[in-house]
Amino acid sequence: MGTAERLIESAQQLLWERGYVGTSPKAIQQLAGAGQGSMYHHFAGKPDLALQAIRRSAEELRAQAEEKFSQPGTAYERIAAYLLRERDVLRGCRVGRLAHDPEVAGSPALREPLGETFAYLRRRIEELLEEGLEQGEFVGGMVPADVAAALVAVVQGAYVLAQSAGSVQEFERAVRGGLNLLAAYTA
Amino acid sequence: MGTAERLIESAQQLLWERGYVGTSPKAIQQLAGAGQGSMYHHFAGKPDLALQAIRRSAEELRAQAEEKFSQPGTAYERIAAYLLRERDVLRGCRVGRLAHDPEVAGSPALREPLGETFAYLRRRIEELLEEGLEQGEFVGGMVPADVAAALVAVVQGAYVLAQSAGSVQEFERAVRGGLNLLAAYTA
DNA sequence: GTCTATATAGTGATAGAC
DNA sequence: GTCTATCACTATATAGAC
Repeated sequence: MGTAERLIESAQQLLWERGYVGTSPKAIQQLAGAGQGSMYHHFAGKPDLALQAIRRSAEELRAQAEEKFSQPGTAYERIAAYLLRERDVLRGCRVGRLAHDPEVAGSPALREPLGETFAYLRRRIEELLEEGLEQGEFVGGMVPADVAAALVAVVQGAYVLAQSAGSVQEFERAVRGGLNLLAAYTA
Repeated sequence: MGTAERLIESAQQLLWERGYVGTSPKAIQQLAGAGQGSMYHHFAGKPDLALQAIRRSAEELRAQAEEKFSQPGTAYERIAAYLLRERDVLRGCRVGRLAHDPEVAGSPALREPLGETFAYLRRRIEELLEEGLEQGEFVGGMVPADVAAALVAVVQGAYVLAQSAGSVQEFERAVRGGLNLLAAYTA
């Protein structure tokens, strides 16, 4: 594995743990086992390296989600598979945790992979809900676009509750609640 | 207003905008118009000042929420009032935005006001849901504790979606979706 | 491509005068 | 109580040798 590759993966890990503001180039270099000059040879600076790391993390997250969405089963089952997916809850969401970072929120470029990821998740769940409605799996009255956004938000909010309490159970309770709500629409 | 008071309010504002890691004592002092020595006279250091600021923000948030919860109306209406409450969405939640901060998440003392706030919100909504169930406002099958957690999570997640997209509409869509889901349980 | 040296600014705090 | 001075350390690079 090349040095540039190791730097990106180290940046991914540190961004996940400490966010953008909390991650220094020096820390990335040390984790990657690379010198100062080496990093600045491969990347223009911290924002450049961070952007590549964020893009990579966002892609990986979408791929993990798609695995669950494209399973066999009913719409409800596939959405449940996504919500109940195994997660390292107390590490937080490696994409969503960056949303409040002032340098990320303030930079359209750094923010773009986040926006794209959540737009993708929402759209994908919306499609499943529409499919379920057509097949009579859900009763009427549901607004798929809104409900899909709410379900994506439940997962992101569940991370916030869990980290605030220092307990995985808070995550699980919120996700169960999301599914309990969705179940109210099942025919 | 005393210097200590101005320092706390300045810290509240900067913690809201930039989080704990992104907020320096110097920045707080400048915003408060106080010198270095003045801050260290009134507070033991950054963690001490931050703790007092976080506690204050958490209290204020709970008071704002309680205003909506204790309104007249049905359980659904009062929960909706909380969800639809006016918010400075793109500034994020001043309490929830700290949950992913590594120094906050890693400090039981700094984290405690967050955990307390979300426990309060969840419990309060759970009470409203139970009240609604008893009065026949909601149909059976609902698990109040789980649904309450999900609704709190929807709000926190909605902030994440909005900041990621740089658009308030994402917040509004997720919250509408949360209410659309809850409406499925109304008798 | 990688290394060491150097630079400027900021961080979080202490010391001691006023 | 507040101020200025100072400190050791880190952040984010740039320069230039190898």
